[in-house]
Amino acid sequence: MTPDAGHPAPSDLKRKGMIEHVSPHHWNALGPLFAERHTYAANTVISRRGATLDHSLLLLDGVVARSIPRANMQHSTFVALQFKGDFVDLHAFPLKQLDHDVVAVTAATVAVIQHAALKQLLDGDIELSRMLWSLTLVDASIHRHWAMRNSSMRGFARVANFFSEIDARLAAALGQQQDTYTIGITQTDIADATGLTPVHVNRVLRDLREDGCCAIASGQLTIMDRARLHRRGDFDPAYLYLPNSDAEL
Amino acid sequence: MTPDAGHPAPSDLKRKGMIEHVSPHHWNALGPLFAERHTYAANTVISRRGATLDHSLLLLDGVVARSIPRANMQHSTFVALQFKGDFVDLHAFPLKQLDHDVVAVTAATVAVIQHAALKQLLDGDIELSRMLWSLTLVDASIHRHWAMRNSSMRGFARVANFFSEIDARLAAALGQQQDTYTIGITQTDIADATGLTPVHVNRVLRDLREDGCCAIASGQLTIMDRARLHRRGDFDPAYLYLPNSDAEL
DNA sequence: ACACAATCTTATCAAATGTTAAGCGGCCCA
DNA sequence: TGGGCCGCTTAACATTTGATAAGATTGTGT
Repeated sequence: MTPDAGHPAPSDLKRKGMIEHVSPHHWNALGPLFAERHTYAANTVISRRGATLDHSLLLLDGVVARSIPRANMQHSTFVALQFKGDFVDLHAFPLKQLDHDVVAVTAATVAVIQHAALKQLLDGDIELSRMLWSLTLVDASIHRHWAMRNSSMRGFARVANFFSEIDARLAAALGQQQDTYTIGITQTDIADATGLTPVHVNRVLRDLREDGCCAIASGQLTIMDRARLHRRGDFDPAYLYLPNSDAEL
Repeated sequence: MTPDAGHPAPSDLKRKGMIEHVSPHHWNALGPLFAERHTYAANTVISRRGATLDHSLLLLDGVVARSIPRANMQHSTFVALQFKGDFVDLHAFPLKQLDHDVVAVTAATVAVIQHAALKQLLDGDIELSRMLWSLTLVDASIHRHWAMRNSSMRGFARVANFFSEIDARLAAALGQQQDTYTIGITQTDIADATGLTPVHVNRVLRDLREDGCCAIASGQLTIMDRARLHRRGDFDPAYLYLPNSDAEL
């Protein structure tokens, strides 16, 4: 952890990505409460499960994973990935303790909000409270689809669906769809997120590339044929509840 | 659906199970809003994904699944199971539309609360709002562990962990731990919930029985050796945030 | 430029899981 | 009461995925 906290609140807060679910008006009240910034190096732990948290984080840049370590501690599973504009652990506000670790997968910058300040704001603002509640429910929806994906899709479709989600979420976070994203995750990260072994992920990646769907190299994801990718991964973005989308559920 | 709605609110509402997270004081305000009762037969759909909901359900009896149908519609995956005392679709209150179907796995009885009435109550009660928010966050925690379980545990441990969860949750719902639970789910249901095929579930069930962990027959789950079952399933109940438990996370 | 570590890639073999098919038994309903 | 459906069980075989190992490649710090 690089505690470059304390310096005056920078103006790098953009209401972009999932945070757009908070209306401009409410953002005016909420945004200024993010006084601190922190930076984490790749592969560092941001918070451990069971720790009592008095603050939550908004991800400004990088990729952060929610990770559940297995008993033997040899291995852990990613149960969520967060991108720019996502709240990382807003659920710690009502829950206080989390059931998983929070890990910086790449170098990551976050903005910090103290629960005390947030409580004071939310106690007087029912509407904003409900917006933030909804934000955590979208996370839950994504969890459900991760469970579905990793339970009932075989390797090839599984990874195709996974990349489809990343494409859709990053497009929303960046404000526009792209053919190439710089995300900086490794094949091992993909393995942790999809429940496959790194070796098998490598096999599937080759298949996806040869099939003309997408390719990933040195942290760069390239969408070669989006329609094909979606078809192979049986992908329907409705569950993402993306802001500014009126997708039918 | 058996629309036996409209008759005077029965007094069958017990604050037992997960609903205990709502304090007795707040339950006095919330409980009376559940004016209607509905009963559903086994294997019937309670609500379809995408439908707009103006009410939520509290499960009084039976087992209900949240189910995500696959594109081909041949098959669907269970992403959650709800038991007595669980809110089934409280997340529909902020979200209005759900991303999954809600299905009665066994015959099920629910109590209905209208969102309009709930909103009126919650608009004036920040504390209760936060309790209900927390309830939906516990669901999210369980989702994460389903993702972890079905992603990173092999068949045997997976099913052992699954039954461990059911044991723990039903014990909380019934108020005491039991050696036998009548749940009435089929091997196909277990397959839908664990991401295995029915045939493989059958194999694993035989192994669990022969190993002396647990057995399931005609809808009756029998815990033969709880400690052993937990060990085999690498089970730690902290993620369930059970009421009246101070489990360390 | 070099050494070192991490990541990626490929091969081979083993184990877990899926698929298909068949038979059995209970239960509901005509 | 008989037929048919549903759920359970087992078997044989196919496919997917995991495990292990080795080498190639890339990146990084000195």
